[in-house]
Amino acid sequence: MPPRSAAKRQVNRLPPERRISDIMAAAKEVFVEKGYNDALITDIALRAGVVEGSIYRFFANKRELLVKVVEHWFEEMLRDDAEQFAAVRGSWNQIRFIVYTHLTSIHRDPALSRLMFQEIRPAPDYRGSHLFELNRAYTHRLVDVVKAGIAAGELRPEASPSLVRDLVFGCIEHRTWAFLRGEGNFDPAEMADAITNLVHHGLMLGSEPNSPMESVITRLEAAAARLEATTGIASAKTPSSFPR
Amino acid sequence: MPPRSAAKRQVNRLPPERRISDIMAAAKEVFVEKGYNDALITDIALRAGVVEGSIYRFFANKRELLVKVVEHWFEEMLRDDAEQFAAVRGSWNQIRFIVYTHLTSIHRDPALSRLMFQEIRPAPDYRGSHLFELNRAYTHRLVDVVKAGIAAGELRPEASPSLVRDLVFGCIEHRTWAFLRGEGNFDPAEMADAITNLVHHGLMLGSEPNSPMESVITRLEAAAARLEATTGIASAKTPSSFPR
DNA sequence: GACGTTAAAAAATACCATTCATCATCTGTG
DNA sequence: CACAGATGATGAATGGTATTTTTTAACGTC
Repeated sequence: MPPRSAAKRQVNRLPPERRISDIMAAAKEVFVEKGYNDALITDIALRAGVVEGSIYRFFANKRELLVKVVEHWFEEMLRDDAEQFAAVRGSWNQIRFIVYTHLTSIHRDPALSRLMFQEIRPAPDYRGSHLFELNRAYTHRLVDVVKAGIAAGELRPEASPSLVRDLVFGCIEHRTWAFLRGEGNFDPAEMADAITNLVHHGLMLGSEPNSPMESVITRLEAAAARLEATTGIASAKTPSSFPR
Repeated sequence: MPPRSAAKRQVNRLPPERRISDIMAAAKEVFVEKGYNDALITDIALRAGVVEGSIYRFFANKRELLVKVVEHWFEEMLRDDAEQFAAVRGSWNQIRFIVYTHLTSIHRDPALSRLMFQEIRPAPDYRGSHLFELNRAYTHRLVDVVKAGIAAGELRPEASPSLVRDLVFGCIEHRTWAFLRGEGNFDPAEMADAITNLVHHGLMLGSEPNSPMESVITRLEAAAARLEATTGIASAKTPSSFPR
């Protein structure tokens, strides 16, 4: 049976890349505004200038569309971070960098972060997905930092690198949940300092500067220096203070 | 219009408490087996021996039913923990206890934990809910432990108690996600030791025993002792080791 | 410039949470 | 004991929404 209205239906053919990017842009908007469950395919189709059925030409279902959207965002993020990170030296600075950039991403894109945490990661097929690999690479930088720090004698050898990773990323997530729910705000720089210090003090050999122990160490080092000066053995130096 | 089948429909009246607990028990089963989205009201009704509509006499909607189920589980859990915790002494042991019992709950009831983390906590109305208050009380024990530890001179005064809370609970969650997704297993006791040690070393005044720094300290202390022996100034002692 | 092929549109379907009209059972009252 | 609300339970209806299928338009090719 022909359509009721006499008007011929409009068909607008476009190259598939264009269609896909239109749909993904619209989907990103809607997912960000409404969250996964309340996002309607109809709404996405409307904003992308297509009809519902067309979305299913390119994406198997709503969830695959979500995954592609988040993947795209995540890949972009990784590209931006990678080269900057390569320039950072010293375990405190490296940890601080990772924590800070992660917090900044959450602060800039709370809705997408939330989709990643709440919808993507808990899925049973997450392990084995491309996003799992991306995220793995992303968090693994911290594992490498800790390993390098231990090898360099900067960090406690008993500290499990993967546990440190979970400590840091878990802490960040827990502390930003209220923000992700839309309650209040936070300062990434300030929070990054606090987290890095707390974790690093758990990792650093000996005590941290500014602790009551400092004066003791200083006194002991001075004493040792005087003593060792007479035997020719070099004395250990505490790391210098870090930049803010 | 009367029902097609001639058989009169069976009606089974029960006291409301019984109905409610039947429905909640069935709902718990189904939510645990299927997760929130894939749990069907029809299935819950069937197992509870009622019809779909009856569920809506007692619960406004599917989500409220979920909340009630998780609430019930959480309250039970709190009751069991509370008195045991009161007997634990010392910051290391107290943190260890909190970490261990939390890990044990996750290990025993992964599906319910997951519902709490994934479905309940991210909801926009979570703050203000009863579960929010329960969870607040639950995690606040750790804040109190840290505060007390600082007051007693056991823990670093710079450590923010609430940040330590997020560090610990965030770390636990991150580290148990794979398990919650149904991948692999973990040993609560072992993991509790690892987490507690890592966090505690970040909190303790001074350095811990057994670190490579120990020999340095020992050497320095010995050097200082020799040096100070000639001036009459007393040398500082490092704190004694903590229980395992 | 017909014709097969493919993209897009539109309608149809299927699945569920939620609501509703109807009926059964209970309780109290004369 | 009969009867009239009142209340609880039922099963069917509704509505919203992802997904599938059918229909139609545009494109490329010979």
